[in-house]
Amino acid sequence: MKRKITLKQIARELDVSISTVSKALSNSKEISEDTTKKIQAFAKLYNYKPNNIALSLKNRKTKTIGILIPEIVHHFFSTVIRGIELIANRRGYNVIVGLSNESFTKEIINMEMLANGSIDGFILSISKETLLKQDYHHFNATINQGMPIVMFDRVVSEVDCDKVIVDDFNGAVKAVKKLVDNGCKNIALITTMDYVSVGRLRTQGYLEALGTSGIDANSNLILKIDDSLDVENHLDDLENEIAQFFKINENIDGVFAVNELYAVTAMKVARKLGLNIPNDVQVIGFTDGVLSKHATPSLTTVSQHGQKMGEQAANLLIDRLEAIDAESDQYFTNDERKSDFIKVVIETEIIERESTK
Amino acid sequence: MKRKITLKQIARELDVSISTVSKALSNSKEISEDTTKKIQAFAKLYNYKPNNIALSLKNRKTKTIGILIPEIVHHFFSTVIRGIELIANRRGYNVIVGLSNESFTKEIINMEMLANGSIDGFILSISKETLLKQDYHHFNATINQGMPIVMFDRVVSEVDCDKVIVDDFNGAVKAVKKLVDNGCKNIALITTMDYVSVGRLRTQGYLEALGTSGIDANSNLILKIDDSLDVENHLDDLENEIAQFFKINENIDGVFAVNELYAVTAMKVARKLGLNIPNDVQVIGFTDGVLSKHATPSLTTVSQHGQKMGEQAANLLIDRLEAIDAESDQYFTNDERKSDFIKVVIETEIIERESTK
DNA sequence: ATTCGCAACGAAAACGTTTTCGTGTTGACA
DNA sequence: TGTCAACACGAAAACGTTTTCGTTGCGAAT
Repeated sequence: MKRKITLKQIARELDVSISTVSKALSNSKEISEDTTKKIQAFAKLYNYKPNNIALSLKNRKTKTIGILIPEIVHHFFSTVIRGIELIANRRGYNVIVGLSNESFTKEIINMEMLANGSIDGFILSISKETLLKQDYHHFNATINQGMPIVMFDRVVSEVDCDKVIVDDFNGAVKAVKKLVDNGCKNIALITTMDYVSVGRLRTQGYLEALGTSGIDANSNLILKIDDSLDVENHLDDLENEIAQFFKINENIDGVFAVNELYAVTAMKVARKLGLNIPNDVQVIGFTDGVLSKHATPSLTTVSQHGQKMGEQAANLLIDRLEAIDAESDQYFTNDERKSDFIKVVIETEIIERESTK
Repeated sequence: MKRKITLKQIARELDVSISTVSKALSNSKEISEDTTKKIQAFAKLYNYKPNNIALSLKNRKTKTIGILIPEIVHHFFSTVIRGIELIANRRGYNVIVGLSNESFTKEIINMEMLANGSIDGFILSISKETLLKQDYHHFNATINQGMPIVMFDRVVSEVDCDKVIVDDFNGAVKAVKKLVDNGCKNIALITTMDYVSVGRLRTQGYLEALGTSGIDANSNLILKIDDSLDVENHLDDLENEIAQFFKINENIDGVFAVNELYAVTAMKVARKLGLNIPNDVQVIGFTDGVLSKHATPSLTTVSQHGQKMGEQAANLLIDRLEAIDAESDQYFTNDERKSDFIKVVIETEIIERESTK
């Protein structure tokens, strides 16, 4: 077991100074061709690779970006990570992930753990608990320390930073319009509580689409699921709730659900009630994941393009990091530096499958 | 925007030496109570936190572990990550993830990128291409450099390291036995090509279970899917292949599939052919993911307990890292240090749902 | 009066780089 | 012969810590 070799060891072995070795390896023309070749050969032989930590310390940047998300066993979030990793790697960055598990405290702990030099910037999506508390001081604090943040999907106007969001509102509008165009008269909405902004926006899109289609919104047709409890492990509760909903509203001929789990469950319930999909009731869900693709019938969805979101977020962050780099040469007053933050909106797309006509 | 404060700045501000500040902050009794209090107050006021990179350089360990997996948009792998992150965080470690995307080259690039000081050890699962090439020199190389590796799920005997695997063989045996016990006479196997060890082991389990049940294996009932092509984006190919399979073998009354996608697709195909599940044909899949839980009918599966695998892997790695730490005090010859590597086997569990009687 | 011990602090090395700024040795040229 | 530039290299600082080993001053003991 031979540990990694360092400049110092090469220098000692070849009887030159550390600086000579360093320069030779970077092909500096300060060093003669002879010694350069000798050193490079030796370095290659012993498989020398510069130590990242030492470089990070010297350059005061780590070339790694921190991802902080609520949950990783989740199709959308993992897609985003894939996008981030793709771009990050391509541009020479590493990715370190922290999971908030939807908890305010874990979010803070994780941020502090990473903000102390481990990373150059954050890409994050806010936890539910944080959204509920509306306490965003930790975000602003780390931004004030000079660490850039890019938020995606679950964002908040109280924090000034770059953002990548999906057009929840228009996505919902498109979906509901499609149901209307397909002949649905009584379109139900299955959504979450309002504090998660994406749920709220999708609900607004639903209402908007009904309005412009000349259909009166009927509050009986809106089902708000309390997702503060762990839905995944209380599937039958969810099923029962939706079943009740269907029994009370027998006239439902279209369903728009704000996520695919609700949509798939709605399909399941409807079929148990003897309804045919898509003939008796058509269903569209938000979030295009594995479930939608492989359900029977397969589910028409509003795709969020998670990977694209991740790619955009990564590009935004790295662009900003490199801008800061370039900036540090010049002199800027605080006002000049106060850049305008970018908000990228990813367009949604309807993916038609078997659950609609 | 105020950058993070350093020991040096505190020292200058309070007109003491750097060492005094460092000692005061760690409550050394070398420093008088007065100065200690003064320094700690100042540090708290300016929210001093030691710089992780500097600490890493000094201590020659980063307190972060590298995860290298083939794919992240994958229920099983993300579950494992969740387990790793849970333990890592609890034990004071961060996790940095690299994706090989099933590519040999990306696997190597990623390893080299991380092995140069960024992490203390690896947790990884081998890419398909690497398994196909059977070239494992990069694993052995990093182990030889003193960096411990823990492999999970897709492991290989050619590399000497700790391993966490699921009992693929017995899991398959259990599943097929259950089908036999439930009255199935003609049990089909839908599997992958042999080079992925887990697929091979599950196939062996299938054969074993048939053998001990006194049923002759019929090679017509074994369907090997070529998953070197991107199955997710060629779903209809998969469907057609399985449909042909069913048409040729009309007597199939049970299906064991080595992953949930194959299982769910088999169910879909069977139903299109007018077969009832579970009355006409019963289905069990390996890998318990979202699909299994939410399919209609829901799928009976062999659960791999991904999160538990992640937790075990993390504990194994951190245990070893801390052992190395303690070791470094004493003197060991190479022979003495050659420790025995641990192989943890995670027991599978059959989760019964609607696709079996 | 000298020695001793202790309390309180500082200097410096070390971790592994890169980079700036010397410095000594050539050879050419006036 | 003396000057100067070019060449080839080394010393040292810096990044931010921790830790070892001084060093100082002072009261007590001999």
